[in-house]
Amino acid sequence: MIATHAAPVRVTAASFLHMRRALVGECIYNIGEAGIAWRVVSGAIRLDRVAGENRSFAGLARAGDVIGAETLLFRAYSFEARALTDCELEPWLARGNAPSRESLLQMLAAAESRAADALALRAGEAFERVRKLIMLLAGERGHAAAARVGIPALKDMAEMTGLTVETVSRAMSHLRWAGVLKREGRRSGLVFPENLQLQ
Amino acid sequence: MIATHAAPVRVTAASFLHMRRALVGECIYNIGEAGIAWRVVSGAIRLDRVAGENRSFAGLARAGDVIGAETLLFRAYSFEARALTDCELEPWLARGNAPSRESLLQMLAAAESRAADALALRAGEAFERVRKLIMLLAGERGHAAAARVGIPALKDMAEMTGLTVETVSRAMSHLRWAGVLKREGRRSGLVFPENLQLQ
DNA sequence: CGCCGCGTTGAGCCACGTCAACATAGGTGG
DNA sequence: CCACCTATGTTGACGTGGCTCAACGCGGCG
Repeated sequence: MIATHAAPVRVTAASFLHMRRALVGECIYNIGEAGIAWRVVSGAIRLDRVAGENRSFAGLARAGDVIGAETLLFRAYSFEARALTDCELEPWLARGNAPSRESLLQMLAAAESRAADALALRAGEAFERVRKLIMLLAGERGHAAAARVGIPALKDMAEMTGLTVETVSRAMSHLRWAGVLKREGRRSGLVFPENLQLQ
Repeated sequence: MIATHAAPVRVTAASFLHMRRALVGECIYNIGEAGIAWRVVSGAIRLDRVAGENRSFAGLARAGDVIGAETLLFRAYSFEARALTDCELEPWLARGNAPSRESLLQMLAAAESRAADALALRAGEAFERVRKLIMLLAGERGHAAAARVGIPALKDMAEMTGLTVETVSRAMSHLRWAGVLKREGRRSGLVFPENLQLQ
């Protein structure tokens, strides 16, 4: 579980705006809407740019990342956010507080690192791309124990990797066949990163 | 030309660290090096992540963008920067000055927007990708007048778009044939975005 | 129950990767 | 100045990885 702010005495207005949950596929916010910035507590979120009729993948946020920080500047979201897996969010900063320079610099560095990760999802062969995506979602933790991952819809994986649903489906089958991924219900799996010797 | 800081009387230490130029292909900084953040005055720069032996494209900076801001946090660059075209840089912030929250938020928003642009370079068909890259380099200005663009090496364009040099070469020939791009010396061209009806 | 969205699998085809040959531009040394 | 060399760009021929299209299974829902 997630440790809530340990401030039992003083209850500010902000603490009423508590954790928010979103289910797979749910829209968290739309472009142009007013709102606050959120920290992703668990799950994964997809950010999209909307140009006319078509959405285009613009970023992937995972636990620990902050999304929607542009509202501090523009007072409106400039991307659309949708839940790739069930996820939990908490408001970033108590209402009205300004972020420190330090934390802004950290977010900047994190944003650039995430951008590089997202870019990497569109390089290399199909199987590699899907593997990278799953590893990213699994959190790239040490190769020791198996990790539980939420598996997004194939359509989302396809749009993130720049492949088609069919190709992603085949790659996922291959990952399972290779023992890297094990089914656990429809929407989650166990990852065994060590099983990657063969091809 | 670029207006230099209009401070003729007081000459600070920072103003000695003046504009820097880099030629096509030149390395601007390496990962791990100490240094300052730069604002791109003209030209285009490619940021790369280095993992072991292989570089991977991690971002594209154009005139107006700030690169290397992570040095304010880590005291070292976390990406490698190389000039895609001849370019001019000026130090961002006089030495020792801290950036305002406002400007950090702007950089954050800009970084996310650039990330989305870079991602878009790896979506769609080959010709479309190369076209988008050229348009991006040209600065997406109004479709009115022809704009001069610095053309990066095909190898760089290939790595940015996730294509091969041969395919990029063919796409460039096609752009020229379609009248969208006109040669002007080896390393630059004129863009006519309006010539895009056909195909 | 039938419907609908999602995932899976197969068959065929095409855009792009691969390989190879050649053109061109700079750079260097004589 | 030319002779030569290398890096870079161009073009063609060919093979293939992934896209397209189609059929089907499965689960959730009215």
